[in-house]
Amino acid sequence: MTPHSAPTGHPDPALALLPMAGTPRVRSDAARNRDALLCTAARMVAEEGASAVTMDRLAAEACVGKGTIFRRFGNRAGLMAAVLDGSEAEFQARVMRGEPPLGPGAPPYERLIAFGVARFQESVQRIDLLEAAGGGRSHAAYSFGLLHVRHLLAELGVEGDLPLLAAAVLAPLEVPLLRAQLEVQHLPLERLTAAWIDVASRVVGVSPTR
Amino acid sequence: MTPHSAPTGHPDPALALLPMAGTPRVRSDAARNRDALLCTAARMVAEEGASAVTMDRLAAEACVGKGTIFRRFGNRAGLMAAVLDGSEAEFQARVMRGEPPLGPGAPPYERLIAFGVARFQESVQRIDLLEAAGGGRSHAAYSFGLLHVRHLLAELGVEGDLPLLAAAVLAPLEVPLLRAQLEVQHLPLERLTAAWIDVASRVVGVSPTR
DNA sequence: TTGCATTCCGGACCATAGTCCGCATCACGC
DNA sequence: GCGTGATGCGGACTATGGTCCGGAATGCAA
Repeated sequence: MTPHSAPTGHPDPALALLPMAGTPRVRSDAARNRDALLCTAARMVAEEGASAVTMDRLAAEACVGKGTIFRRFGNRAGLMAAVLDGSEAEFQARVMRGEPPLGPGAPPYERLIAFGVARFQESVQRIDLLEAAGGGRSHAAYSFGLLHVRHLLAELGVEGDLPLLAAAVLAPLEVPLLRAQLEVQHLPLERLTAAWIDVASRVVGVSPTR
Repeated sequence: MTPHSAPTGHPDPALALLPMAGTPRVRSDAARNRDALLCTAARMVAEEGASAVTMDRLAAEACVGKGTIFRRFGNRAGLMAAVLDGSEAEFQARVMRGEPPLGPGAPPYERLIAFGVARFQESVQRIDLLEAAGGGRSHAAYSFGLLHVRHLLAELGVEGDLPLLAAAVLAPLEVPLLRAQLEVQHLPLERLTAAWIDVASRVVGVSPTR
């Protein structure tokens, strides 16, 4: 059982970097159960798909009570988002410290396009898990993408309401729309990607490359 | 009990305009039950909100069996989408035959902006019902908006993959994103609208008006 | 009107998400 | 070690979406 990398126990992971005065430590059984749940859930998703992970089965296979799952993750969507955060960390590392053009070093426009393309691919790959997570990522994962795009837009000299422009640029990558276009309309991913590059180029005000 | 305006009985409303040869007429009890369900559901939504409409309660109040609801509408989301289609018809009438700038007569750019603004307002107004409908509208309602925007983009001389450009322009209006921005980030609707106008203007290649 | 084939109805039944509280387990101070 | 208060555990329980099939209502033809 490989321990999971997500922070343990605190309501807001961003505040969990240091144990704060007055905040008692996370109990060891809580941490152990959390890791067991995430590992078991990830394995079940990999083996049988997200829809096969019922809360009862997960509780049984992880040898914990059902209430423990809901205490830790709130609901099924929260659990799936936490499972997603495992691979999300690796994605973020590729963006922050990886090779250009996704990582630092490339010009901002190339990084923006690379980010969109990578997000498309990653979303398609995990689309069933993303849907089980309620059609979205964890708040942390979504905010990361938003901040990154906003930063790139600023570097590109885009004027306007950058937080909302970034959200609008990312909106066509959202899972419900993606699923409808891929599975109902049967559009090829390349076409979706090309159209997104077109839109992103129009928003930043350059003519699309490639 | 006012009869509901949605078409009755056929799987695909678009094909229900004429009774086709070989397709038997809709049975009168089926039509009656369908109307009763839609009226009762609309009333319950208006009085108590969408979340108060459970399938058991709806069946009891409409004096039909639960199975009947699922036969007609497939699932809860389908039912809510059908309820939404009642007001959606009025919205479509405003777009197709109403006053400019939403209706015909205004230049295409003004019509596009008016459409987005109207969709924002209408979505905010019915956001709980839209969420109960699974975060989206019926296929018919969504396709209508898509076709309208695509038509306006064509009139504006926009080049590119118009169906997907239209989808991208409409993506920031989708309910999950809208809800996150309004209720989690507490952004004012005016700011969302202004940012959308900015994005739409960039896509069509004009400087934003007002 | 009556008989017949078709379609639809209805509510018992199932699966699963989410709640609750008595009780076990833990961390800490002595 | 050991007592003690706090914290978390766990599984029985509830609520609700969705399924299924025996039987009734319907429409058509004679």
